[in-house]
Amino acid sequence: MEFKDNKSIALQIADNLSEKIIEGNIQIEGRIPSVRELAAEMGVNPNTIMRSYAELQNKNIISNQRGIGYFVNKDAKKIIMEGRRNEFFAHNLPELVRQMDLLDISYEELKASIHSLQNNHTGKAGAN
Amino acid sequence: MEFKDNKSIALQIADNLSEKIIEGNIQIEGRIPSVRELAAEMGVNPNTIMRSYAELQNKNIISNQRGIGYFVNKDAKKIIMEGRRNEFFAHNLPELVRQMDLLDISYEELKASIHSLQNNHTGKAGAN
Amino acid sequence: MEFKDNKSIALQIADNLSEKIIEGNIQIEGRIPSVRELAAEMGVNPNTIMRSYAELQNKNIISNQRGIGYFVNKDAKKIIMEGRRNEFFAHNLPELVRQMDLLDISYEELKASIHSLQNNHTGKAGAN
Amino acid sequence: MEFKDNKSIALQIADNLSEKIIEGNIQIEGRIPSVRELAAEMGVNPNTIMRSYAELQNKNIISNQRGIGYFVNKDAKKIIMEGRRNEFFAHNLPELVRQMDLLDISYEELKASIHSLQNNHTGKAGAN
DNA sequence: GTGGTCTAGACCACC
DNA sequence: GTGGTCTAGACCACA
Repeated sequence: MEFKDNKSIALQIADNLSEKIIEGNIQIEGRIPSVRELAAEMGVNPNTIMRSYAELQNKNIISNQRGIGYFVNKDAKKIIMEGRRNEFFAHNLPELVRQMDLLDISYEELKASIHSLQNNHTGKAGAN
Repeated sequence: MEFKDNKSIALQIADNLSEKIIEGNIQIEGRIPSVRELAAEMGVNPNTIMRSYAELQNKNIISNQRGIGYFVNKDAKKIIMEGRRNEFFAHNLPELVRQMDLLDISYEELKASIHSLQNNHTGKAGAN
Repeated sequence: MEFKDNKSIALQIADNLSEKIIEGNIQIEGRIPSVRELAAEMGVNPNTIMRSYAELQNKNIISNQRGIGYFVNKDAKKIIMEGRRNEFFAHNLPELVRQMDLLDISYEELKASIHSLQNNHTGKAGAN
Repeated sequence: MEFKDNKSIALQIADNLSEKIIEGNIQIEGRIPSVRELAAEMGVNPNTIMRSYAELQNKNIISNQRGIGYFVNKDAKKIIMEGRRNEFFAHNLPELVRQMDLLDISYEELKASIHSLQNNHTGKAGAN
């Protein structure tokens, strides 16, 4: 995994885990890797993973069972989805509109670009 | 002007000037405020403005005339627009699509939200 | 290290590092000294080193790993050499030729002077 | 005339005048334009020309006759040529050699480049 | 007056 | 420990 530099590595890893959860790539109520395991796998400092897990715990996405490990909460998916949708409609979308306005990008252009992007995904989003 | 904390003040000021240029609120080939002037006006340190101007200068958006001040380049608008459009189509839009995918947001839903945003916008300025 | 006064200290340090890289005195993909370290060693302010490193970073010669330090990029040598060769053939050499023209210096004279320079050079290190 | 930004405008103008003198484009013992005239022609501040002339006066290249104007000294050409040749052999050339060394540029390459540059001048330097 | 550079020192987030 | 940013203040060259 490569990291951007406009966001902390810890948060990027937390986001990454969140996405795996809503994509179904991590089992609900399943155990996630230990701090050390994941740190080794990602090539980062265990402290960093600690902060990622703390963040997720904070949002009630995962829980810690002492001495055993971290587990995905039952309603993790719902929490993540809601959080992201709020974020999307409250911030991303208005910013998008502002940019379109500023850059003279029409909705036709937007629509076309979106569809062409989605068709590249083929299979995942293509049928919509 | 208020500053966000996820981006340096210097860059926010640079972006702000860029937007004023493409909106036509700063004259092409016109002089922009001196480093000290703008610093005073914005309530920041002159060094910070220096960094803003340095950023714009090495994007070829402004130029310096020694001992006189900074001036907006002739093709500043073109450079800014191109830069932002590239950014938009290369990063913002793909990320948008990825989010739509992830959050199960259809284009129809997107369109509706955009329109409601626009109505609020024009409503605020128009209906009063 | 002594500094000339026709170029900023920050840039002189950046150039100095570049030369060490193409001479092989700094390992490709190796870590370079931390900002504070080099600042202490050179007897300058850390901010000055920051500007040196920033310069090298946006020429893609070095990269930052957050919280760890700066590292020399894999193709740093190539980038530096290309940059300098371009500079050499596009500016230094034409200026040289212009001077030769202006000062009535023939290629033969140039050649002789170069050879005498080289002999002094090797003489110093060799003949003693 | 366009100015570079690594040297003061005053010095660039002084150099420019020096070159015109050794090229024969300004008459030995002739009058050169008044400070105000040249300032207007060059689009710079008269103070700047003042400093150019002061510099040349300092080197005994021109002299001031009070109330009349500035005149080119009899041995101006000799002074300029000597100064420049010293500069050339003491600084430019060693730096050139250092660059060639660093950039792995051979003398054959240098020679070829010089000749191709000189042939582009055709007429002025071509017959040498 | 203009910008350019540097210092000193602070505070922050991050690893 | 690492870099990143900002402030405050100084000094300089230049127009």
